[in-house]
Amino acid sequence: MIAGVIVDVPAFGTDKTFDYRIPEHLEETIEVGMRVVVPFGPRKLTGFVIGLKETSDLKRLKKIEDIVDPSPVLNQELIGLGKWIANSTLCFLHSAYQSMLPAAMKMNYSKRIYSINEAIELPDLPEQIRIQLDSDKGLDWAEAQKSGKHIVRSIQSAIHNGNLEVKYEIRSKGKKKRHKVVMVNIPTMELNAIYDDISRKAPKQAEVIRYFIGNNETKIPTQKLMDETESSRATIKSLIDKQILLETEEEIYRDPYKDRQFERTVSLTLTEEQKESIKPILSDIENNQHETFLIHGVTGSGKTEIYLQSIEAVIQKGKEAIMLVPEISLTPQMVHRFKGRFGSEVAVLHSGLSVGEKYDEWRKIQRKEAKVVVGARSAIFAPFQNIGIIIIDEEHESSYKQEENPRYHARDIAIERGRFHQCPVVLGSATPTLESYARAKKGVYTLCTLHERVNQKALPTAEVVDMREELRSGNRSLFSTALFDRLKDRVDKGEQSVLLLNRRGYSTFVNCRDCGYVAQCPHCDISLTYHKRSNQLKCHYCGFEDKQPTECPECTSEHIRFFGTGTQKVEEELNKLMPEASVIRMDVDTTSRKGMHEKLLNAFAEQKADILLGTQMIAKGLDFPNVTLVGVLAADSMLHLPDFRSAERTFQLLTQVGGRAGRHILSGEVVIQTYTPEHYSIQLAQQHDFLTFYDKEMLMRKLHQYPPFYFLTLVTISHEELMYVVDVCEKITEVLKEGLSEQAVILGPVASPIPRVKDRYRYQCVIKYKNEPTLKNILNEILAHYQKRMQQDQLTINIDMHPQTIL
DNA sequence: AGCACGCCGACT
DNA sequence: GTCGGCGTGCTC
Repeated sequence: MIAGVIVDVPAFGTDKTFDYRIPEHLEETIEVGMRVVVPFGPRKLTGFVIGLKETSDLKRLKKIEDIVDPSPVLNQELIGLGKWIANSTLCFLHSAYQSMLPAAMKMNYSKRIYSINEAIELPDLPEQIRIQLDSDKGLDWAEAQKSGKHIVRSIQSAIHNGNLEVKYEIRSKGKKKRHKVVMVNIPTMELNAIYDDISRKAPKQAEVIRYFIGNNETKIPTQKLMDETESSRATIKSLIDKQILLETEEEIYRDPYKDRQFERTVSLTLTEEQKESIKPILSDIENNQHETFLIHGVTGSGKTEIYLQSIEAVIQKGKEAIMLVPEISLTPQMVHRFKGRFGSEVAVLHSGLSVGEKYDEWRKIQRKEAKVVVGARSAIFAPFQNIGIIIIDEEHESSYKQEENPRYHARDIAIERGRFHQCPVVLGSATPTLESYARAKKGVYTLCTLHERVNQKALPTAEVVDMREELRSGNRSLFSTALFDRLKDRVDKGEQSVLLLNRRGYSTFVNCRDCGYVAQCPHCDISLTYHKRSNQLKCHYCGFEDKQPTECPECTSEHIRFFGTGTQKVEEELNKLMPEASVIRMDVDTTSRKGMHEKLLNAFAEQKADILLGTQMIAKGLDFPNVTLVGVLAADSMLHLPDFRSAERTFQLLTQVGGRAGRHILSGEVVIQTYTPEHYSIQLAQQHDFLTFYDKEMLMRKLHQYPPFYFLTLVTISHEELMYVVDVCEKITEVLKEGLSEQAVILGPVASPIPRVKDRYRYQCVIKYKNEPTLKNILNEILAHYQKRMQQDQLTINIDMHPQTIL
């Protein structure tokens, strides 16, 4: 038998199947979807078996060396899906497959050098190197290259002469967690006899034996046995030595939710509206029919209950369910609802888990120990065999698009998988993307609308405050009178508030009053942000940090001022103006440590603070009963970005954040501070009027030829040399203009909105089109043409077939 | 991506 | 003449 293998070399020349002969002893073992170790040129690599066949076009085939996994990691569906992803996003096949698996399954390769015979003299090599060569671990080749050319050369010639040996080693990044278990190694009837025999000479050991007599289990984790019988390692060991007990290793799962209890919940009674919406979904589940639904429901309209009951129907049919959420670590509440309803059948996959934990959750799915997966974007690749429903909550969230290769959108994958499994795909949002809503209106998706909130409460009234007016009336603070008074009122009443500001740090730029100098990142074309806690200037793009200068580096003036407001400054202001209020600040700076997210959110949920202040990470899915005020400090922060989606994003953020207040018994208020109160996205968010916003924004998109009227493709070129980038970008634009039809609109070459990041200049070219069947071919030719320069000159060409943003 | 092969300039 | 630089092409 011959296996078609996709090898782990994501590069142009190797982006195809390589045929290998399956050796006899593996003939029965190797299956499609497994990873195998193969010789590739002089080295050793892993690859995915994506097909089996009897014959090959090539005569001389190498043999598969070994298997990596005991069972396939990809099923036929996922193998096909990978091809589809590679083709539709222009990525390498191997990258597509790798991205379907947890990070722990990435392979690490190393080349190691060993002495063949310690007696061989290698006088050119220093003592230390020779010791390493003689050791069991050998000498790491990558490490060796750091120790100088002469040494590298001597080693190479020694290899040539056969005095040193090269081994290619492959390791998995993550390991399965194991623990030791002991079991009784003799017939249980004999235990009593043994007990009698040793009880006097070895009372401790007898104690252990008695444990097995008293309990029916014959297998127990060693640690647990030691705890239960208060025995030591030595005691157990002597029993093992006597072959009364047998110790083996067993794989275990790391369970991130191990210590938590989830109260079982039952289905709630649905409202008439919910019933109407769920009916066609249930009918599709029943009839194994694929259809994409868009549930447009205001916040609090009970979308989650629809998801839960649909999943319940799926499980009852013996099928599996995938539920995507934007970023679940932000919503422990969602995990609770799912674990509460479905118990241990739920696997959870999100970025808050460690690599190992994600690996374990993934294996739980693969071994069919989970029926439901709740997770972020990559959970869309859950290795289920029999999917009954795929749900994407908050479908407008930008995190569903992967911003690195393969640049897929989870929504597209969901629909592709839904079609394969003939099951419904449900998209839900209070503020759907224009693309999805347009498709729903056209009948491509089935639209379900939920107008009412389950608790019948009206959506909180939003007040838009014109900050220009505030300024005119002499209020120069960050807070409008309206917001400040309400904040104070909530603090006095013991109710909670949420404040949103989409900028972290203290001030957004640092400026010299005398000469106009603005502190800029030396590596990026962006001004540095002042962080007060560390008294540092930071670049939010490359991480560059610098001491805050006490005098202007240009003119030595001491009149250095801070402009723009970040979350740190707001926190400081709050402490000054309202010392009695306690504030929790949540942004990248306070949540970068693992578990901090949840910690801060829990603290706020337990009402340990009056005010939760944060960047947009606080806008998603939070649900605190005691929050009665939501303030948006700078609603226009996103509005004026040069991106076609900025109005949509603003509308979504304001609507989402507004829905956070007054979800429970208390009713809520929303205050939106802005310098452009007349803008439609702010006005319509205030009125919770998605439909008017949709109509208005659709007109704008049509006028400016953006999605959903046109498709978009973004080509970004970057390199350290500006002229090189411009040159390549010009040529690419040229080729595109030549190859595409008259209808295609090609914008560029232009500098990217941030023209330089990490010392690399960025130029881009945007293609707007309706129907260009040759586009992918042309782009592939472009990539092929620049392939050499991309690996040699550190030129990068990024192609995003459907960019969510062109920033 | 690695790695070998092969072609050209600088040196023993 | 050989060593060592790097450009070119292949890997089942």
